[in-house]
Amino acid sequence: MNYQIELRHFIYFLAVAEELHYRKAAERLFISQPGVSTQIKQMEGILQTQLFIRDKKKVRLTPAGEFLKGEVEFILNHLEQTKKQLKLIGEGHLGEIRIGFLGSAMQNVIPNLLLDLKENFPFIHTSLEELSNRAQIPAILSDKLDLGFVRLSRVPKGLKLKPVFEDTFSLVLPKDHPLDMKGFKNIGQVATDDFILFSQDYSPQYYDTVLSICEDAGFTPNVSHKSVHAQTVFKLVENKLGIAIVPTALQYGFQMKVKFIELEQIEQRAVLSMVWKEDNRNPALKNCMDLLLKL
Amino acid sequence: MNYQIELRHFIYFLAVAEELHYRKAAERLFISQPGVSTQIKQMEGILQTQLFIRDKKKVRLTPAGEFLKGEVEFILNHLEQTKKQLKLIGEGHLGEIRIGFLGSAMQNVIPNLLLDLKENFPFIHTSLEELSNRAQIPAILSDKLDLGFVRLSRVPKGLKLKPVFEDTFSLVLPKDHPLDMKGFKNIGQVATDDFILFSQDYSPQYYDTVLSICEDAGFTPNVSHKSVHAQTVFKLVENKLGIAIVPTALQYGFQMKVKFIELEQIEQRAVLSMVWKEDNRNPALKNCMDLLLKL
DNA sequence: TCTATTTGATAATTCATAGTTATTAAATAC
DNA sequence: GTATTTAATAACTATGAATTATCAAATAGA
Repeated sequence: MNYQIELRHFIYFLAVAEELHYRKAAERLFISQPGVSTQIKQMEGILQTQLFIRDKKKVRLTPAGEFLKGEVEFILNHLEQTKKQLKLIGEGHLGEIRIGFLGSAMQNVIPNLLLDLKENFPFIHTSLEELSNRAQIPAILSDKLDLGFVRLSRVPKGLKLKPVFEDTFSLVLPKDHPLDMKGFKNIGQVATDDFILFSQDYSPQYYDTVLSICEDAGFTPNVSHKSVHAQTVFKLVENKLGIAIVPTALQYGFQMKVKFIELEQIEQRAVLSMVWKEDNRNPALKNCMDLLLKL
Repeated sequence: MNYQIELRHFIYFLAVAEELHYRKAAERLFISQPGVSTQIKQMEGILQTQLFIRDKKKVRLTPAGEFLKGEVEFILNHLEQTKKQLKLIGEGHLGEIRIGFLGSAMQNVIPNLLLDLKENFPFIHTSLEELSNRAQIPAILSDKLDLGFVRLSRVPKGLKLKPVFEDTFSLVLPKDHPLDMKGFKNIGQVATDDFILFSQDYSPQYYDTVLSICEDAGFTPNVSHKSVHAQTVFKLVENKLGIAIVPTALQYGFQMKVKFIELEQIEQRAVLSMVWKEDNRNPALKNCMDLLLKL
């Protein structure tokens, strides 16, 4: 009668909170549905708080449940990281940092960073995950990532942002486009072309910057396609579905039948920044940040 | 054979880590000693890491165990706070903030703060705990406190510090001390008296400041007693065991047979500051800080 | 309107395992 | 050398998590 909350409850709760469906949650947890029902009910009893509203055929979170979901995610992520760290410490290694990054950082920044880290902290493991700007922020806040590489100019309270790489933009044209490096004077020459851009959602910063480049040249671009993958953008240009403006670094690493014209004289820059949580408890990150902030 | 870590393990682990004694830990947990032994052993199996070194008659933590202890404290405190918040949200209240403070803040700052809070956020509960400077910092870092009131000029990374009250110092003398308000010219007049100070450990900032006041007057005080309670300091002065220099605000609220001479002309000030963790996840604190930072 | 299907809750049962008692071996203390 | 204290081990018990079987309520489709 006098039960205690256990991690089991949290794991079940999270499954139900995400699925909003007891049977599906049960399947995901590899237990039977009544097991989930009784445990959630017990949990509500222990916490003396209703977490779900079930009106037969529909399950949804109460405000308290909503709050708990965030906290449980945080706790479980933190715990997962603690377990990893612990094992590494036990084995005499030091730690792990989990890095999120935009695809466009893979050309130069990330590889250099990893080499530097390896050299200075040979016992710190790194794990990499490619994620959009938007996905990295909550992952860092909830301790799923330690460090992110984004193109953003503002981040929520509690996070720190530091620019690490400034790149010019380049115009991307099909191989047989009439305009070439010699003939190029200013961006106004392609005012009537269709544009292919990275989607706003993936990187609002990038999107706004490209628009401002065109505005400065006195026209509003006609955006025909949007994509989240550089590969796709280049492929679309190759197939003459439009032209693009992308960070110059992206031209390396893709085998594409397109030509690049670097827009050196344009003042806008593609800024890649590091983001991390100021009070991240990962001791490995602390060491790394000391190094990274010096570079 | 394929167990999972549960909160139970953490609670047992913490008991053993603190007692460094299986039987005592078992007593504290109200279970039998073999129960603790098996669970800790199981835990080490799950985490694949040795947490304790027991060489018959002595138990101590491994480095990994040391690390885990800190994390477990953090997680359990965070959890405790989450449970409270959750219940309050469920009941329609908003939250609770836990405040630590130095005794000397109780005279004016804390009461005013509480009144302001009550007025602006009637549904935020507050809990108060009197703690030394030194004890408040780790309590805030490990989510045991949300807000602290300290006399410090520096705090560890991740914490924020904001001065909220500056007070002059006052000389505290026995009622029948030859020096009085009229005859007082400068602190050099008591250079040969014995001094009673708050202990360095309790407030290094205060200690250094008092020494600098004396230094400025050209002498080094002869410190005969140190104490952590204002009550004690005053009692010692009353009994002519020495004189003291304390923040002026302390003269209110104690019924003591001592006299105060305010050192208005001295430039040093007793600075009371708020401390909090920048990325504290307590939603109630966020509201309060918005208010407090405006005052 | 009637049936079939799906939902989460409940009841009875089973089974895993946390915690118990009893005991041991090793390390101190006297 | 004996007595006491330590944590670990073994055998057992009993709590409670999870299972199967079932139900009532809600929806969907005819």
